[in-house]
Amino acid sequence: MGRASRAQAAHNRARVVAVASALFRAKGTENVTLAEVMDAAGLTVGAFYKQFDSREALVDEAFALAFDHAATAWKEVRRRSEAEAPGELAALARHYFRKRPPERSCPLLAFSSEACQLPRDDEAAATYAGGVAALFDQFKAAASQTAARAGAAEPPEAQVLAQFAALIGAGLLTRATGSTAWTRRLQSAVIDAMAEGRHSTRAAPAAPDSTLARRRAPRHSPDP
Amino acid sequence: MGRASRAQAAHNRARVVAVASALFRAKGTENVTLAEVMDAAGLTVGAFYKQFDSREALVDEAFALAFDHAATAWKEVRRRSEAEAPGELAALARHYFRKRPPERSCPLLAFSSEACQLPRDDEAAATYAGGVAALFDQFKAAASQTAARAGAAEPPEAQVLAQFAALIGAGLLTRATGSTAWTRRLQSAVIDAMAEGRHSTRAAPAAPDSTLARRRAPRHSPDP
DNA sequence: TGTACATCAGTGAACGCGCGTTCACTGATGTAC
DNA sequence: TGTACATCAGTGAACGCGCGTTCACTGATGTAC
Repeated sequence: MGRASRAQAAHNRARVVAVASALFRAKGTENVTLAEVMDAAGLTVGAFYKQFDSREALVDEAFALAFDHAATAWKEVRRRSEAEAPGELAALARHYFRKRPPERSCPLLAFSSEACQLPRDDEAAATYAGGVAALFDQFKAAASQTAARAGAAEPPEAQVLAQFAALIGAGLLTRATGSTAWTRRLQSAVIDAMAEGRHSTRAAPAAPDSTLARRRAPRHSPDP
Repeated sequence: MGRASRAQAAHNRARVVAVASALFRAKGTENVTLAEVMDAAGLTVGAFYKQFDSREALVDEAFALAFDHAATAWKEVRRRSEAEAPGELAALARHYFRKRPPERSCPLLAFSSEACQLPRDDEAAATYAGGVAALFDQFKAAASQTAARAGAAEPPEAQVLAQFAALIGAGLLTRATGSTAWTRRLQSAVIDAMAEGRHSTRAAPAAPDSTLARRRAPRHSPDP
């Protein structure tokens, strides 16, 4: 086959990262071999080490790309739901729970195990933490925007944090136990909690379970 | 060494499961070898297949034991905090966030990745789902008890579900990103949300962040 | 613009290591008489 | 209770396979003149 042009090589490298990122999200980092990645990218294993120092380096880049994609998707959801009732936050939660192909599952969840057994000073660990922070920033902005639209004051940080934790927790539980009647109720509960904006200074009524979420988001499985 | 007595063999088998359960919780199922387990149990690898059909079978039993231990610990926390203010639920959350040795980390989190890539009809997957259900039952009972003590009506299921999701989510985020100022605020926010019982029919005031949690639970890392 | 040569992206096979599993063997335990 | 034999928990080495990594080789690309 001979040498590839510089442009071609750069293109190939990017494809390897993209393919790896998708495979890692879908099957978990540890369940994907380099041969599998290179095969999916249309290359042979030997070529890998011409572009990357080690498997570890690829994991780091794949993490970064996956979080970028997820954050971009969240941004897009926010943009599309700007004018929607009951607000961006509930829209984000509905998006998060929407069923999607495994290769687009939430990187925060897909990589969490890997992240927590990484040495503290590992690059990939920092990339993961940065990715989580970026997603939370999106979430927080959506919460602010939702409150503003409702004419309420900026939501207290504690409320936003608890809502974010609930979103991620429900995603994890759905992912780990599979979609059931219970996980659907779990998701509806989390979506409702977003829609309520319970701490809003305008004394949001402690409404009984809205049926909104149940109508709109009967889907499952976490995502970006 | 020769043959061990039936009682000794049963004892050995139980020790293998216990040791495996602890190691799996601490390091993740996939990062522990059979040799490591048998070594820790004071036996050699060859003996393993006299007691278990396969590694998979051990994983299933280890899951069950870990969830049993966790559920028992939750029960104990509930018993000890029965008379406490602001209630069992917040006590459970404080317990959940308390720093502990890795071999006692929350099985729901420690095994979540493994669980979600298991075939749907796998025994271990069912054991995992059962374990999650058992922990949620404990949580729900604590929520009921907390409401009853406060003279409030039975909390709506949606509230309990969202609180449980928040607990697990905060645990996951702490585990995956390591303890930071952000994760401590996250935990405090979740604990406060428990203490508030925001949906209680007695119109709980939408209090500003209580400082209670911040005083009492400045620890980290999830657990049983 | 052409020519000669060095570079290096990609190939495909081989290496080395770790891990789950198997197996022949040992000798105390359990059982039948 | 004692004796003879079958059972089988535990041993330690070997097997087989998969995977990350290395390496000699190829030939188009890029560069120097």
